[in-house]
Amino acid sequence: MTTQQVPDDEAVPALSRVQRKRGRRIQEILRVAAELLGERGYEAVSLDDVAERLDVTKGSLYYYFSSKDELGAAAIETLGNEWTSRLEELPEVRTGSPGQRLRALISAQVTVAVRDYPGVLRLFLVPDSWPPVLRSRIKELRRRHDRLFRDILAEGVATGAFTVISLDTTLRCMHAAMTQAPMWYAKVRGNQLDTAVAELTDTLMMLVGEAPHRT
Amino acid sequence: MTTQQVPDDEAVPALSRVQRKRGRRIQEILRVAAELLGERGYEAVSLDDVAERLDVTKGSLYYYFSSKDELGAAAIETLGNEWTSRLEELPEVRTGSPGQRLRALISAQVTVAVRDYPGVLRLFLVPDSWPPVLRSRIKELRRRHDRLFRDILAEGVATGAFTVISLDTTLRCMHAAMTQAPMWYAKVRGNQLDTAVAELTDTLMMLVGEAPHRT
Amino acid sequence: MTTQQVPDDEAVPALSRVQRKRGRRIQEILRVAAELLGERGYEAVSLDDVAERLDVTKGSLYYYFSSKDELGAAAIETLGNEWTSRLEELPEVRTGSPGQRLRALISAQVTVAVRDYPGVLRLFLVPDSWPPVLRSRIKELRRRHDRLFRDILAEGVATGAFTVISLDTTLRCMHAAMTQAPMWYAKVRGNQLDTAVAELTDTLMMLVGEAPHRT
Amino acid sequence: MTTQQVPDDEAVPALSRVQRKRGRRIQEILRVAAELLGERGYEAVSLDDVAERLDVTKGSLYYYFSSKDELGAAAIETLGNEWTSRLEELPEVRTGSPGQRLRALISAQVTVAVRDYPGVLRLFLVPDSWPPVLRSRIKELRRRHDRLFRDILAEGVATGAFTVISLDTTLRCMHAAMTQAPMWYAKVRGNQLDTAVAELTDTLMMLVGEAPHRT
DNA sequence: TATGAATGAGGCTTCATTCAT
DNA sequence: CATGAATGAAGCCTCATTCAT
Repeated sequence: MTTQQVPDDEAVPALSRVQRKRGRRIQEILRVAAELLGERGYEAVSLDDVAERLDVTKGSLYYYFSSKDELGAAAIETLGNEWTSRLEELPEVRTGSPGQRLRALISAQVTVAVRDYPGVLRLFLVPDSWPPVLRSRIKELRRRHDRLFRDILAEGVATGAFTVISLDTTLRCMHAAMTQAPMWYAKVRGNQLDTAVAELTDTLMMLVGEAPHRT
Repeated sequence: MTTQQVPDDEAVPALSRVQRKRGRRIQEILRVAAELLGERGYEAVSLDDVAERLDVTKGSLYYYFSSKDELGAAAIETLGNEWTSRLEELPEVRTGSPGQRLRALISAQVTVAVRDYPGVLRLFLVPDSWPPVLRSRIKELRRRHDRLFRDILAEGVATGAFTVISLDTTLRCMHAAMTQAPMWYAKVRGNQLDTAVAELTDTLMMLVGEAPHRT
Repeated sequence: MTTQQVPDDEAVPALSRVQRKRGRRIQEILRVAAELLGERGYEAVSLDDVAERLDVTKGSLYYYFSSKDELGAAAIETLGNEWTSRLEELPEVRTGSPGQRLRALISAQVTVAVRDYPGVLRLFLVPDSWPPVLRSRIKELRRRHDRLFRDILAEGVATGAFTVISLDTTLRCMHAAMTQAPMWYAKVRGNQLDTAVAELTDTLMMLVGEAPHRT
Repeated sequence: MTTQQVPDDEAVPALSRVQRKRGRRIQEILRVAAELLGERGYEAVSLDDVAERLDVTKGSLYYYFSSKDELGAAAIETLGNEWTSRLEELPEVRTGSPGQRLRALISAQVTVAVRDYPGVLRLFLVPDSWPPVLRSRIKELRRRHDRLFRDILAEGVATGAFTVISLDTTLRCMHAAMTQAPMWYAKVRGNQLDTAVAELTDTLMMLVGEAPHRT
């Protein structure tokens, strides 16, 4: 209680207890904000909505974020990073043939999105009206997220495993489908979800020239 | 008084000049509204925005539409119908092998969207927060639009020209890509657009098992 | 058709056909306006409401009246005059003992109001917020209407037929009751209305010291 | 912590200081709102009017009431209850002969209305256009208020002290007069008011057959 | 830290009024 | 005469933001 003998995980200069608490609070706010943003879109979410779901008052949010825009940007950034990291760290994504890795990635992307981040993907379909801060951060995220797929695709094309007309176009089509998918399967769970995701994965693999398995 | 022997085109009892003028005004408003709606989304477009682009005052809009919802619904409906009709009536879409027809349809869809209805496609990505009236009308439209593609796909599958894992999934992926495409090519014109659309078409044809033409 | 040999009813300097038509139109507008005003009150009635019930457009009203206030004032004035005249001309009001005449007046006032001018009496309960023009005209009307009752009351008091504490107070109480009465009996008709009015008359006669008839 | 041995008056769990302050603010708003409502009627009072008289901005009112209707309803209810309670608790109203009690009630009703609730009585003359919520609450209030008078009247009739044609009709006439009275005496104060109220009371007592005292 | 309160700008809607035709 | 169209002020309501406590 009094001390802090165990060093922080990453050898950070020992945040005070207060600071850590603050950090946790911020994470909680961001999670809730991203949730709502994904569900309803930026304009339709008010700070009151966020505050209510957190069971605090609107004013309190300003203690952590200086504006709605900033809260929104932080929420999107955090969520996006967390989510992309999760994909990057998947063991299946790191080993095996490009085909196996791409499959694993698509499958994980959709499953994770449907299960753990309902609606968050919609953030990637950002109307032009969103505040510039938000839009530029989202672009950033998208770039990082994109690289995951791009690298595998490029490798597959190089080794001859994949056939594409245009790498960019293929990537875009894949993303488009994966971004929408969580809405298609919003209410599907369990085995049905697994089946659906498998179907989607197989279908998208056709975009790189892999003939369907089940002939 | 003495003439008018030739019956009206559709045997309509000849709208008065005033009524025709009103109709034209309404179409103009709808066009502008759909434009803005597509650009920014329902929540982010204010009646002032619409009015300003039309160079009238906000109040005037209420002479033609009784609420923002109604204006929005009418805009979406009109545009959607106009646009779907245009696709339906394409000669290339009606003749030839399923493959040729599908190609024609994809190509037309994207070209038309980029050229004539910038942003309108985004209306198909409707956030749940939009008013119910709008959402139900959009669903209707989507159904009609969907049928166009579904019929060709089904025929191709039946004749063995196409190979798919799941017709529904394939359709959804195609739509997802085509809906996003206008944003990708928003600023592309001329030959570059043609090339881009061709690439996209070829890519999407892979979803039905058509190997890329250019080996 | 071409001439106009028959002189007007009251030897007025021969209004043109056009002018007479205009007069009729105005009367019609006033009737409808007073109707609505009585039903809902000044603020709650829009010119659109009036126009719609007349089946013309709002703009047309401005051909006859230069503002809503003026229309309102005219409506009230006309109706009030018409109505007061009707009471003044009742034969029963002109002959007999003060008691008989007062009875006749009360009875007629309520019956006429309920039957022919539903809601118009409410105009006498004018909120202070109504435009000054309206309020002053209404005051005028009320004065004229008041005199009818006051004269009879004064005579009755002078002859000893009536006993009152204060003529003004008694008058006010009578008016208050008669103004409200149409709302009490709004939906009563036929014999029931006659009975109700008789009861009310008897009750109000007690205010001038006339013991109830039915012992 | 150690004290608070004396239980609260009504065993309420002791509102926090903040809550009490909020309560006071609400009462203040309601008082001002009822005042204005009585003066001008529902339609003619804007939230800006209320806010201005309170020296706050319109938006602040929404911190306490979720709509104009709700504010109006609360204002009427609170005022009406307060006022009726005041009458119910008058000692003179509880003892003595029916005649004495009725006199006391009429006198108090008018005096209180003129002195402390200028214009509030007009709320009882509700146009049909007022929102349903308001109308139903007002009806409730009127019922309670009515019972006060009805009970005394009934008793007087039963004991033979009062003579009436119809209890309902007599009640209505009394109410009509008393409802209007505050407007008659709006600017009268002091002795003059007392005299006026005495005159009115005497006059209304004639409705139950009590001959005037001053012969 | 957190809250309750207040603000002011902006959005939707209504409506009296004006005006060209 | 009458209409259709347009305007602008005003009303209700929401919400991001600020601030004293």
